[in-house]
Amino acid sequence: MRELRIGDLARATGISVETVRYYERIGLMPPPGRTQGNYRAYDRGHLERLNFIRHARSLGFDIAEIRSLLALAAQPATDCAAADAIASCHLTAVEAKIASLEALRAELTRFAGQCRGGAAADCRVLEVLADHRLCTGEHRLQTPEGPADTRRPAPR
Amino acid sequence: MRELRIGDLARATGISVETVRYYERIGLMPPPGRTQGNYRAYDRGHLERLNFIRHARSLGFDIAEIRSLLALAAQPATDCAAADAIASCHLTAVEAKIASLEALRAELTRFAGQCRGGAAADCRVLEVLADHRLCTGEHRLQTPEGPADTRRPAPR
DNA sequence: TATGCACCCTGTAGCGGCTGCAGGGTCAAG
DNA sequence: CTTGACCCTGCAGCCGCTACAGGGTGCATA
Repeated sequence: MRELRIGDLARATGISVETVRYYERIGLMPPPGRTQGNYRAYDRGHLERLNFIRHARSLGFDIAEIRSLLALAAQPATDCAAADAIASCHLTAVEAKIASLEALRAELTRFAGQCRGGAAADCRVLEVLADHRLCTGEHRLQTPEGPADTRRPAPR
Repeated sequence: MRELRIGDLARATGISVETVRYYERIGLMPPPGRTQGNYRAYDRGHLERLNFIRHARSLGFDIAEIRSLLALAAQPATDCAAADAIASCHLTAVEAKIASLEALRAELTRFAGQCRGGAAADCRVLEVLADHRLCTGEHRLQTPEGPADTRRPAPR
């Protein structure tokens, strides 16, 4: 079996069929050939490209970054610095996000789980939310950006 | 000046006018009264509610959670445990997210910034992305969920 | 009174990165 | 010749906004 149906590709990479089609629609995957019955027919090159994409997504790179990385990979002669810059920049963003989440965590641990079973009227959680001055840190920031791989437990 | 226009409310809370209207549309903020000229007219109660929402958002609670928290706050007699459960659950989610981002960071530090200026053909970054076996850890997981406050540097 | 300007209104479309579904076609096995 | 697994297209929805377009209101100044 030389040619792969979209389902084969999906199973081989762990990316859902719908997502593969989505990647094609947005031009991240090239349109494959078609069988007589109009089924998509993928080859080894497609499989490798999709694995690359999956790996990059699982590392949190967004689609635009992946597009650039793929373009660089396609031109083996060009300078590698651009790829490294994308990765380094992404690393910095990840670190910033960790920092802002840690600020959230610090603030949340200060009042979550402090409930002694009273009435909502003197609930610590609601009290803090109603009055920002009860917060010490500066839980702010955070970009949505975020995603990565495997948001669903198992694509199956 | 007893009544607040939507712009006053926005300035007072740091939430944009569009977002205030959005919150009304989705039923998170109650529809305020209107002036003769059909302008929204807010009072102190609205201001407090919006501050509550803003604070909760900045701590990363999603709209559904905030809805529940607001409902609990509106009934001072009910049990506080539900509010605490929401906060604790959210804290757990934040911790999980930190953990997954730390896994990403570990993997990224392993190859980002390793570029010695060669050609893309033997670029460490592209090489790793093309072959998942070059990864040690299990950078997976991560939920998109994410957001929080102040994604824009400054709204104004 | 006219003009300008800041502010407000409604409605709708778009972002990213998918996910899910309706309504149909294809293909091999039994 | 039917069943069932797979495939196709197209479109709507998710979250939490954001950003218009195209118009109305309200107040100060000329």
